[in-house]
Amino acid sequence: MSPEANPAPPAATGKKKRLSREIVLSAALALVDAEGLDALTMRRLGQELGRDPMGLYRYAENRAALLDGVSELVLNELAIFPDDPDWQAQLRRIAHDLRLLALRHPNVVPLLVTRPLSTPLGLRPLGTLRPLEQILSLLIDAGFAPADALHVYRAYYGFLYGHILNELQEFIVDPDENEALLRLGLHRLPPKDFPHLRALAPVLVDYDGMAELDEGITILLSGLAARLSLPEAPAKL
Amino acid sequence: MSPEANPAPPAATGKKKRLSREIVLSAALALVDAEGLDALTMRRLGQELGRDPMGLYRYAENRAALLDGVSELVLNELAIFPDDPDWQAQLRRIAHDLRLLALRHPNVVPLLVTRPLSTPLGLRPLGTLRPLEQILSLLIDAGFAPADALHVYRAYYGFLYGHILNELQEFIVDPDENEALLRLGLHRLPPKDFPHLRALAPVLVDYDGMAELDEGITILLSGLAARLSLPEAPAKL
DNA sequence: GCCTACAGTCTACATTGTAGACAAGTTGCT
DNA sequence: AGCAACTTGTCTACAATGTAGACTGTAGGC
Repeated sequence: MSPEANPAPPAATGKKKRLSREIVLSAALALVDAEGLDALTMRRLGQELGRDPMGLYRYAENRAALLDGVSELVLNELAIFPDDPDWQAQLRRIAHDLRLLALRHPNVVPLLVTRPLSTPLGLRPLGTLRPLEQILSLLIDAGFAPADALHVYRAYYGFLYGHILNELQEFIVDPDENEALLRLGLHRLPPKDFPHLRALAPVLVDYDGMAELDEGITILLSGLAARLSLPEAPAKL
Repeated sequence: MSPEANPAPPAATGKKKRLSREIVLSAALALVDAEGLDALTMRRLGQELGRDPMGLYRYAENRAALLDGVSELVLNELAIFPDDPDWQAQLRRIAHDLRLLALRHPNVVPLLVTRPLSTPLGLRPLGTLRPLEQILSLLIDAGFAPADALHVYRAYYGFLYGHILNELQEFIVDPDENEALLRLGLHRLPPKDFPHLRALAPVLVDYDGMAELDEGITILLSGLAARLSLPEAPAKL
């Protein structure tokens, strides 16, 4: 066989279409979803697109920017309706949506969480700031003073991200080995030092993340509503 | 000068003491604190210790293990008294301590947050699981049913980590340029799309993370205590 | 003394991100 | 159409990284 046998052995959408930022980012996301963050190298992504790796630099300044792009792409999947008059219901729905999003793209969560730590707020990709702006809008429209809206947002988003991290930590990718692996792992712990953790093994196994998130949100929202002079929302405390 | 001029030009604690895991990890932590995660390469750390980089592999199986070690080291700075009868006060104190810890080691926070995502619970470094076990112990001793203790822990730790991430995101390392940089960043945002965010600039600048954390904890703890049949703790709802 | 184990070093290599020169292809103008 | 300006894609090259494997000390036990 000639050295030029197959120009794009693995996946290549069309034959040789023009590239675009969206195409590149989508491919990157697909790769991360399928094989994890480490698999996302310039060469690998190039190969996945049937293109020279260097070409990618036309669509992302460097690898970090590419990661930001993936973050942005994922966050764009999140729908927010800033005009919903029932802010509590809306926040609750968003929370569940974001949770599902995270479960759908678990490998991207580290990006969502860490990339903002390396970039001052104002310089983040715009798509990343959209949820913040829209939720502020939602709250302000609902009658909160802007500063209070910010407080609510922070408590809410903080809790939400915390929950997602928590849940993903106990999330084992391979559902068959789930219980076995978990117990096996726990079994390794010295019983002297970790009695409670070991005893909780059965409870740990059937973690209902959705219910737990919902409870937390309920507590938080009613608590927030009580502490701040809330608008016409139907608070049942 | 000969090619063997100075064997350890930069920092070298003693002359040439025997290495140990603690020494290596401490140096690694110092390096991360000083220059960020990316600066922690095997060669650089070796140089910092005046040793050949390969020697480090005697004390950490690979780079990932080294990162885990740093996480563990930092978490060990956190003091927990699982015998305190006032669980609410204890949780509140721990929250503030952890927050300060995070502010002291901001570059380590990504590790604290992401490393557990790559390791099934049972296989984490033991030092990392200690807080979990001890808080469970605290709650169970205080009278919670074990399963409820787990719920409380999850809500609590979730919120706590979420808050820390939130706060660090708005934390600008250089305090002089803080306001300027922040506003500058925000100024870049298209006013059409981000009116609320831009308007909140002044509020964003003086973020009182400590107060905000405390309020959140208050809401969460009293909420949790109300929802679960709590023990003799003094709940003031 | 010698022998075994382990600490530390050296050399070497595959893999990564990315700069810079170039080629090929596309678009707009006249 | 024909040329020019620009955009896309490719190639070559290099410095930096993690780490395997062989080697060299050095310390302690007989």
